[in-house]
Amino acid sequence: MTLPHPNADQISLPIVLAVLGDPTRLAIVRFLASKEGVPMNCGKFLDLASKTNLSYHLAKLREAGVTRTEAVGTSRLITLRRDDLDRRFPGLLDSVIAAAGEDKALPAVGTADAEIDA
Amino acid sequence: MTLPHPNADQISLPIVLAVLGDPTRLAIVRFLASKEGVPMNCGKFLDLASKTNLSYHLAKLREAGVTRTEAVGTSRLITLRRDDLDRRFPGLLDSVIAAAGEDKALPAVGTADAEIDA
DNA sequence: CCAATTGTTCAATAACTTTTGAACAAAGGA
DNA sequence: TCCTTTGTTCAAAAGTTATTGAACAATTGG
Repeated sequence: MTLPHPNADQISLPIVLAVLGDPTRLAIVRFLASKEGVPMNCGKFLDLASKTNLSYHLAKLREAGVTRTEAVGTSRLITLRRDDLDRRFPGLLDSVIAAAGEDKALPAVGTADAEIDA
Repeated sequence: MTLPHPNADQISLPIVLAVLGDPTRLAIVRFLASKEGVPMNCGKFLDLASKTNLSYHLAKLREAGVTRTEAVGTSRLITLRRDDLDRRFPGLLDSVIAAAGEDKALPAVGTADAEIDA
């Protein structure tokens, strides 16, 4: 049930930056930020990558301390660790998300029309 | 004389993040920021990596648009592209540098005693 | 119980990145 | 001119990360 997460003081700046330096993962974080508070399951990101590959990227985000993943039934509820990140690296997440928002070249979730809402 | 640099609007967020996600390069940027305005030559970073390896990392920083490198004689004068980065990604560089400043685990320039000044 | 849904693991491969040493080049001082 | 300083290039090796498909596991609804 409880997947391994670093605690706040173990979160490493270079690792966070490297993890955010991947366009797929940046798109995931951006989407999580846009729905802040609402936990997402992996399926929400299926237009970004294959199921297997998502599993890989979501594990990277979790292990870096960027996201928190809670297992609920067969689902995983994924949230941004904004509190911890803000405490550890003030302003970083906000500036990354703001910059990502401008970026037309970045992949995005739910770009393919049909926003059926969740 | 003029090495290839991206212009400001070509600077890509994921590439900048990935480039800053390397501890050696983060240490270089941190040092440049600490001496802002004073152009540094490659030799200043020799405690971070070998000459060859520095050449590689400094090229990555330049190609990503993080630094500007000017050839002067046999030296290269390296500066942070703070203006362009701030315009493109407001707050990002500052939060990265501030966070890097806290990080005891990061390599640093001039940690081995003998700050003979330059 | 069975089938569907949701996501993981594993091994393989592909693709990239980092590091190295040897050889080179350009500039400047003696 | 010759030597030193400063940095680059190149090819190779080492290491790391991303992507894939097949097989698996757990939960839930019928």
